[in-house]
Amino acid sequence: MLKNKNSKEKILQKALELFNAKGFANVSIRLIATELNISHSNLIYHYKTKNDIATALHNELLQKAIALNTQAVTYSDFMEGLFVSTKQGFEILYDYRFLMIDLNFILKENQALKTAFLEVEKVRAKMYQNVITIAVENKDLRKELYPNEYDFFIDQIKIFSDSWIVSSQIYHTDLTKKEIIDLYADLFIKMWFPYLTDSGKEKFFRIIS
Amino acid sequence: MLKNKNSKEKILQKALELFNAKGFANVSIRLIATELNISHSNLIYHYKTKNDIATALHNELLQKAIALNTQAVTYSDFMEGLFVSTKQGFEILYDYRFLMIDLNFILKENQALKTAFLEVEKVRAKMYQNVITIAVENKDLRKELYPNEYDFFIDQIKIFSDSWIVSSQIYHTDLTKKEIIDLYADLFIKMWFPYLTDSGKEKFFRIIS
DNA sequence: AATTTTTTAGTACATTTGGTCTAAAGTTAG
DNA sequence: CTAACTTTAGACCAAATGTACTAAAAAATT
Repeated sequence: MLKNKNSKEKILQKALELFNAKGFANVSIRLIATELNISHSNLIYHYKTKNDIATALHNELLQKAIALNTQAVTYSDFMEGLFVSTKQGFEILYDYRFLMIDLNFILKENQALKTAFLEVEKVRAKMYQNVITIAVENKDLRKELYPNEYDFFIDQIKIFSDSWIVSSQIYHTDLTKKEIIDLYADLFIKMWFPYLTDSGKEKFFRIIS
Repeated sequence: MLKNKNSKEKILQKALELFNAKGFANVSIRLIATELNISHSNLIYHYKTKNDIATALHNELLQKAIALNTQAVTYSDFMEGLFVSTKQGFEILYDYRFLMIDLNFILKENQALKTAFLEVEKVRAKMYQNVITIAVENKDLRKELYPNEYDFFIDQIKIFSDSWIVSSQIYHTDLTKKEIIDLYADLFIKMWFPYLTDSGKEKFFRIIS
């Protein structure tokens, strides 16, 4: 029924749709196949297991995230750059939200994906460290008030980044994608506020309004 | 094999143990029964479904949390009180960690529990609002620098409270319960630091050391 | 055009799971 | 002691799922 070369892509697309809608655990290989009007054995021919599909989708996400980070756009000011890139990042992540929602479940039975995920986390931490170092140099962020203060802050924002989607699933089932991203990107940005210098705070208020 | 009146308690205890260890989705009624050396039909006699067990365990957690909050101990200073009660709360929650780890999965098919959960969240938000209001009055926390700043902060710490356990499952599988709680209670407390007044910060440093 | 490779569907099987039903065993109350 | 009840085990069923195997259909290569 698929008949062309992008069978694999179509499978990934449909799987992503179903995973996001019903939760990873509630979607079987057979269901994905049925929804695509193909036999389940045909699907298995392309992807041996559901975990292989999850891994492939995680790769897709990774590629998009890398593409986003490589397009090194420079913004006039720190807060604006942070705000824009946060939103863009959140949007990409939201499209693959099942990965975050069912993260524990998925990683538990997919060691390869877990390794990849932890690797990405390290890169993310380094990225934040860079951003912060530069912002402190530019006097947008204040200096640390106790040793490693910003390392703890990075841990906090990483936890936020990992879990805002889960939170939205519980508390804001009624909102649209745009509303959710606006809401949580806003909340994320506001985590930075108390660390801003006075001039940084001025810029902050200009963006918010 | 159980033969006494606390069959229900024993079931809850074993179920909790298995849910925490293997994840809610990976534990069947039959497995719990097998581990207890009883027949699965016997278990079903006590709890019709796995969701009933989850609901009962959530009730247990709730009772313990209420008991903790009712023991209105007053601490000499704000930060110390926050720190102690955070740790106590985290400990209780950790014992029932499957509820947080598999929250989405569980709430998806258990509307009653979802309602209860959302109700608890409201209470929690009010509790934090109280704590903050008093701390601002006592000049431990600074005043808001923009409208509703502390409401956003409450949203942030609620997200943290809901997800630190999940985070620990991914990033710190090797740590003990005590280590995990120390780590995340510390991180939680440090979220408050930037909002402290100068005198509040002094108290903070005294506790940390 | 023939053959080789890739893709697809169908079938069948074992396992797991939730669930029902029945009867036996144990407990309690009159 | 007996009757009523509570608790328990076992047998059975149906649905879902992953998996393997086979053969046909389609596509690509020669």
